[in-house]
Amino acid sequence: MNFVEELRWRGMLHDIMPGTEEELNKGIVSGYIGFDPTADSLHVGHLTQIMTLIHFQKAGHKPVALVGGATGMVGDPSGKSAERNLLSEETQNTNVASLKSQLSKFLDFESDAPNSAEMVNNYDWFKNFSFLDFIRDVGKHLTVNYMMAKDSVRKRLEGETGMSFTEFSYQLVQGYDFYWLWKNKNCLIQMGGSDQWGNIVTGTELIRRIGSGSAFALTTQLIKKSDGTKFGKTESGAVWLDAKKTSPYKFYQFWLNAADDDAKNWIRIFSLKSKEEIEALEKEHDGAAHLRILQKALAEEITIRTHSEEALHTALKTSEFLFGTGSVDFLHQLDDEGVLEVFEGVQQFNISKTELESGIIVTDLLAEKAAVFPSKGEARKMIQGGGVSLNRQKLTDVTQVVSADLLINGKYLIAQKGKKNYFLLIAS
RNA sequence: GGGGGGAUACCAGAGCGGUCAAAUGGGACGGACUGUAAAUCCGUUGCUUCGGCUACGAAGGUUCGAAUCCUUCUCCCCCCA
Repeated sequence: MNFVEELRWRGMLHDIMPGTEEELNKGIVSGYIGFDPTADSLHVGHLTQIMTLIHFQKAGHKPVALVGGATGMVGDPSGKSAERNLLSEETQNTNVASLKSQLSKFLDFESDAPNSAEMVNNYDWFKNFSFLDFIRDVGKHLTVNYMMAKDSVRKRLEGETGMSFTEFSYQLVQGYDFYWLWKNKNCLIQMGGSDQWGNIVTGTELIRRIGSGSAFALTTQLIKKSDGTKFGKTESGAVWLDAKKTSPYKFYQFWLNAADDDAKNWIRIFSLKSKEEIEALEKEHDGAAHLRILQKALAEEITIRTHSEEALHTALKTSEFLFGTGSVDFLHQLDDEGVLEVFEGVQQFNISKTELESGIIVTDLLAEKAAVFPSKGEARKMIQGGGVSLNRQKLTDVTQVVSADLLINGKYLIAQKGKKNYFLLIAS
């Protein structure tokens, strides 16, 4: 199966320039996707692009991951209704480094294969490109009329906020990237999310006008959620690929909690399973939806690819305890390291063992000694509402005094707000 | 420059001298149900040592009493030039 067919059956393909598929079928082709260093980590929203590159490489082509050290400094207006704040150069540099190390986990950059992946930073070819040279050599080739016709620009011109010259220039900068890669790395295709179509086409246009060459474009579908909310966001914010920002346990949970309809779409996009495997899983899932076979398969595969087999193992163990029937007895069997492993990614608080030995009223403990609740009033209300547990025992009395004999292994206390929010209190 | 309207809790938005810690809707959080789901139903949504305390753009004033009336200021919106 070729690359385009692969994306097509997985429901990832959004738009493709005529002739792209034919070009890819001729043999090994280089293609690139850009990632802007707007944060110090990629998040699940970037995963589609990463998967696109993985499929690209699996199909025998050479993926190029571009980190936008230069474009990130300008700010892509696509999909933005207002001017963006620029990040400092220093922040950008840190971010570029983080993105590089994250991307290197997903693709083969190391091997000697002719299609081993490559990473580039557009800052390298922009840093010595002067403004005058740029407007003479690049800007001259496109009309403002052409640039204004782009959706990303037009929407902002029609809107009330307007747009700066900087953001208006963005498409030229990204377009030049494509030209540069085409010229110097024989990169024939640029891929990206569907919102990137306009920027990509500016690139093929520049290649045609400056280099009299042809280049190709392909975009992927925006990931949607069946309930209409934005993909990749949870109550606590974005789901990051960096284990320090989103623990592997939370990451695993994010995918496990996918709605059935979403899981069916997402498993095609985010797993490398074959069509047959996926259809078999779906059949199994429909026969016993409550087992959430699709969600589990999805969550396991992505967690391993993003983090590791061990990280998945911990995430599974944690999930089993936190949501399974596991009683606190389970924790008694663990040593300190084991306990901390299970609660990795769960918010932790340190409390004084001495104070606990003399007894603390629950509301004081959960609001003042440990910031499980912002105020005692809230703690009290939540307890009265039946929403708080200590060591898996539902609290009923607001005035209950907690003492040291409740500590697990003489050290730990597990507080639960609602069903899903755990807090580990460590007494020392 | 002239005239008018407005600013209320996370958001929208009522209240227009006491009964207002402030209707209603949304959101958020919690409970029941369930598949750690969706839908639905229920509860909570300023702090508190449970005596009170602080709050309706800001600062003053009138009053026994102000989100409500007056003055000044700040900021928004609309209409006319």
